[in-house]
Amino acid sequence: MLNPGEPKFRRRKADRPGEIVRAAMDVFAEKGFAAAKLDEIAARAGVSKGALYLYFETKEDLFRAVVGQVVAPNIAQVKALAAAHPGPFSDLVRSLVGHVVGVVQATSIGGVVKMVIGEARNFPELARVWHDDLVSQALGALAAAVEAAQARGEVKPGDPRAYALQLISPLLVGVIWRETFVPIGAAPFDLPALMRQHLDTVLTGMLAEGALP
Amino acid sequence: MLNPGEPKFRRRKADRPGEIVRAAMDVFAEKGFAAAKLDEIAARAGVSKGALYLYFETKEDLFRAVVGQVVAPNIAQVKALAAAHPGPFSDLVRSLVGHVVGVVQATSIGGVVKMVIGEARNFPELARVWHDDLVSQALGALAAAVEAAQARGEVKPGDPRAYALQLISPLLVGVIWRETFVPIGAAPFDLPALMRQHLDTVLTGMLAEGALP
Amino acid sequence: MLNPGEPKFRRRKADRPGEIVRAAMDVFAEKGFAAAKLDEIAARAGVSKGALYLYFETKEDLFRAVVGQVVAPNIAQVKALAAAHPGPFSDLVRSLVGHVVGVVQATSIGGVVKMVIGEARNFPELARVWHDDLVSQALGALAAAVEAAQARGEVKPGDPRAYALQLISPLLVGVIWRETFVPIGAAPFDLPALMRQHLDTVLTGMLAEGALP
Amino acid sequence: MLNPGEPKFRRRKADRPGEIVRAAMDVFAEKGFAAAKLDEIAARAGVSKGALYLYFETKEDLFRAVVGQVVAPNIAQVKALAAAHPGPFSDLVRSLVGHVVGVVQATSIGGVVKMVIGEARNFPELARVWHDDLVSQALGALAAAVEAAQARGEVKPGDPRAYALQLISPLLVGVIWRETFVPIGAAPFDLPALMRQHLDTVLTGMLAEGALP
DNA sequence: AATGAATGAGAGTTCATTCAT
DNA sequence: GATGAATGAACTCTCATTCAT
Repeated sequence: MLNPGEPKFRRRKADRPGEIVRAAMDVFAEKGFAAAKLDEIAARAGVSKGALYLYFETKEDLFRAVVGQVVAPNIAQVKALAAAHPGPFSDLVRSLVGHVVGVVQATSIGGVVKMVIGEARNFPELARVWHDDLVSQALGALAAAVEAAQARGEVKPGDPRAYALQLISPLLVGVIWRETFVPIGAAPFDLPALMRQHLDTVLTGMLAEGALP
Repeated sequence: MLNPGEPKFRRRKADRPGEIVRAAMDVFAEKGFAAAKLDEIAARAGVSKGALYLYFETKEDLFRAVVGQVVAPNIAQVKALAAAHPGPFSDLVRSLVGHVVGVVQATSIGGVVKMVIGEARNFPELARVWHDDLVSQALGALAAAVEAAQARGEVKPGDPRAYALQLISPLLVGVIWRETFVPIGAAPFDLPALMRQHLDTVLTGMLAEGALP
Repeated sequence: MLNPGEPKFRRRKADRPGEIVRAAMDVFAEKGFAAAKLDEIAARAGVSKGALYLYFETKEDLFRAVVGQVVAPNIAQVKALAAAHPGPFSDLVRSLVGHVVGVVQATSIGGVVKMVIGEARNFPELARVWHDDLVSQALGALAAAVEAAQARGEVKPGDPRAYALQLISPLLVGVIWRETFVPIGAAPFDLPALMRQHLDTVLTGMLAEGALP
Repeated sequence: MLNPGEPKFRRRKADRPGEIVRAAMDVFAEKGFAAAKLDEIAARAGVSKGALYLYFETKEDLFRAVVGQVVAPNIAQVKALAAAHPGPFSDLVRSLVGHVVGVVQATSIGGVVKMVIGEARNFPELARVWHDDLVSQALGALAAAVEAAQARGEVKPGDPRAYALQLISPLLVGVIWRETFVPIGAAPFDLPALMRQHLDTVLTGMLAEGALP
């Protein structure tokens, strides 16, 4: 039974901010902060320009929300990762890298990475959030795992932080390649295949004699 | 500080465009294209805003000149590199990577890399120049060297283009780290040391049994 | 005078473009295209400078709209005129010229005429619209009427297009005089009287012996 | 014998201002005051932009010089005309109009007329010079001749100033037509033929019975 | 809550004018 | 006298932000 005063369909109010952030992420990732127009974000979110200001104070605020949106859900996973595996080092690395490859493939985190790189100097506090909550944590956890493996004699001597960077670099470069050169027609890299070959190669180089598979 | 007797005009046509491009490179690298103000570029170049237009038609034009300025001198070197070494693969790679590390340390190419990544979608023709003249050439030359070494039995089977990316990725990530996180206080990577360790590791993984050093 | 309680925004979308075009016509007619400032047009229209861009893409666009605004309503009348009178030639001419005098007196078409003359070389497409849709049509219709009257033996031999120009020239010159010299204090011409005397004179000269009134 | 220090060819200093004014007249006539660039005027005059300022204080000054240049030589002729002919009215008018047609055909006065019309509101003092020294004089002289002829019974009653305007209007309109519509492809008027037909027509209408030729 | 017309500060660009050479 | 590189004020245009509805 339809009461006359009742609205025929109700917008899910609770979801508005989420829809806006999603739309903003797309536009920011595509254009960068400055070249992104609020008009376009509003249009893609299916709301009016004025509505953005019901949920976000300024454009910068919205930008921060976009970055936060990406950082937040991954913090937990990085934390979990820090309480690491007791098994062999190469298993840990493979599972961890595999997980990151999955995230990179499934989400639009790649575009946000590009944004953070491009706007780090204009939004230092965002670079800080990104670094402190995500990058540094992940890199630190990986470096700690390397160090532990070195202590067990599983991995050759060497700077653990550098080893950690070596392990994930091709993935990051592959993502940047995708964001930068694939749109102009360059051949993409098959990220899972790339990382499989990379881990085969680099783990062979890292592992001590006795630990080789 | 303005001394009263100081001349208002300077009149140094020959050097002006170079000074302006240098100033613009600094500002663009720091702020990105859109957030860079012509006022600031002019001020840093020590000229008036109007003077920019004596040498460059538009802001975009100046931006292109900045990118071109970095691409141009490196094209020749990439070409030379393509006509490569007959010696052992690892020697070639070490010398080549060493050279690139030198360029990265000595020039402000890092900031330009960041710009190109950030503005690739807004200036596809710049992404194309950068890719076609520089990145693709260098990666292709390296991949060809890998392939030749594989044919000689020096390097294990595997995708040569992926190998090429693996070899230089940490350097690129190190540069991006420097541009992104060092300004907010993160510890930088020692690029030469990083790449020394990386090549030791990754070459061990790449070289076939008989070719190991 | 700004009363404190007065609203800052007015929100009258329906009427805005019309108000703006009217204000623009005044300013363009007074100053010419280049010397007309958007600030002044906006002020006279009672809107902000930015509001102009809600309705017109560029200053040139607004200029075209002003010219179009004047051309459009007169096209129909010129068309009607082409399907002319069957009566005696002098009656046709008197009624027609009388009508044009009325339009010139009642509207600000005079200022727009001045604009079109002044900017024809910079906006050839406007000169073309003005010529094709208005001037050439009107002159052609008048010339056709002359030719028909000549065929009936009512008007002496002679170039019909030239006769048409002779008939309306003093009106145009009178309008230009009003726009050019009256503002500096010159005595205006009484256009209706001028044209009455002119038609008396020139029709006497044009009509064949038997057709004289 | 050539002394070493002597210049091989000497610029005619005395002519510089004249060359500049001629070039300026072309550009102003083509573009109007505001759209005319000093760069272009200097280039057409074959001098540097700075050189303009050796002879003229400002752009407006140069504009005034251009108008003056056209007004000056014609003032004398108008004066001569004022001390008029004793012969029959129609002879006077034919010779006078014939002279003006000659001037209009031989000089670029047409473009200047257009300029004066277009810029009269921005440069009232120029409109005044043009009016007081040229237009008003010529029209007054012609009106005086009409009045004298009326006193002699040669010309019908009627407003002499209006008669004067009627006599020359088609010439002015023909010139404006040439400047406005011929550049976009409209057919020009043959001014001498137009004025011949016009005088035949209008004099027939003006002259009293007994004075008809 | 939601809209979108309106604002106005600030950007890129032009060009008459200046002045060291 | 002559140059033309350099200036800077003034312009058109953009867009994040506001607020009457």
